[in-house]
Amino acid sequence: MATVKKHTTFGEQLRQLRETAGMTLREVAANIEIDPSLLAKIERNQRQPTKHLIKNIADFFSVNEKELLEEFLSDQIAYKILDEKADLNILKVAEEKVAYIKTLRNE
Amino acid sequence: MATVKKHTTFGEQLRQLRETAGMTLREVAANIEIDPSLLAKIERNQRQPTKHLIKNIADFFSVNEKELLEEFLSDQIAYKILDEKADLNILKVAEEKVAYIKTLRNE
DNA sequence: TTATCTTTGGACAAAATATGTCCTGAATGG
DNA sequence: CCATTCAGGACATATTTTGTCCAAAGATAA
Repeated sequence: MATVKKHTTFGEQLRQLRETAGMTLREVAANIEIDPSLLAKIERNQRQPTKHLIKNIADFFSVNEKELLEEFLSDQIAYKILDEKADLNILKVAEEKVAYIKTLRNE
Repeated sequence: MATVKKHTTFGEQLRQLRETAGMTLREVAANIEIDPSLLAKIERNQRQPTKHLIKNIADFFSVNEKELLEEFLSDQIAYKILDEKADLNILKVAEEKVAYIKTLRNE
């Protein structure tokens, strides 16, 4: 993510990319072909970008698409934990389940 | 979760609860007031239980509702990682984001 | 102040996703 | 054979999410 500081939300990183480029919402929105209002919402984490949109964003700002996708996924998980007021240890459990389900599928 | 072995899926744990009780899908489904087919799908992780259903299941089998909910949430995260073929390190990132977002909200 | 441009945010239609039921068929066990 | 359980497809319904439009608030400059 080059010049973007880590562990902020997807939306904040996107805003930072835009501000670093010195562009307005309208300008960026036009380039990635969405309504400026939608872009504003995504920057404030009020709407989630589709995968297609993430690709367009990555292309437009020349950042790695896979990394941007991972930023988005980790955001989703973080917000789920917060929404559900879940204990952080469920992440450890989830990790173990991933390993378990993988073994199930290789049978 | 008493007699249920850990780190299997929510569905498998549910099936185990039912089989330990020596009951059929139809019997349990009748008690928790859903279609047996839906219960079968939940046991095979083809449908996700609603929170209300999780409560009914917890009540019926006398297991801790909060723990059952956590089992369900960790399942959801595990399946998301698998579906997206995401790297496990996004869990670490998600954990840091949770902390970060919490600080944001206390301002 | 006025004019202009940017950003925020509500309302809502449209699209996408998920839930729950019905039904058919395979498998098992009297 | 008959009865019962479980698997799984199809599908209507319900719920959730997305994306747009529009109005208003906030900035900035003249």
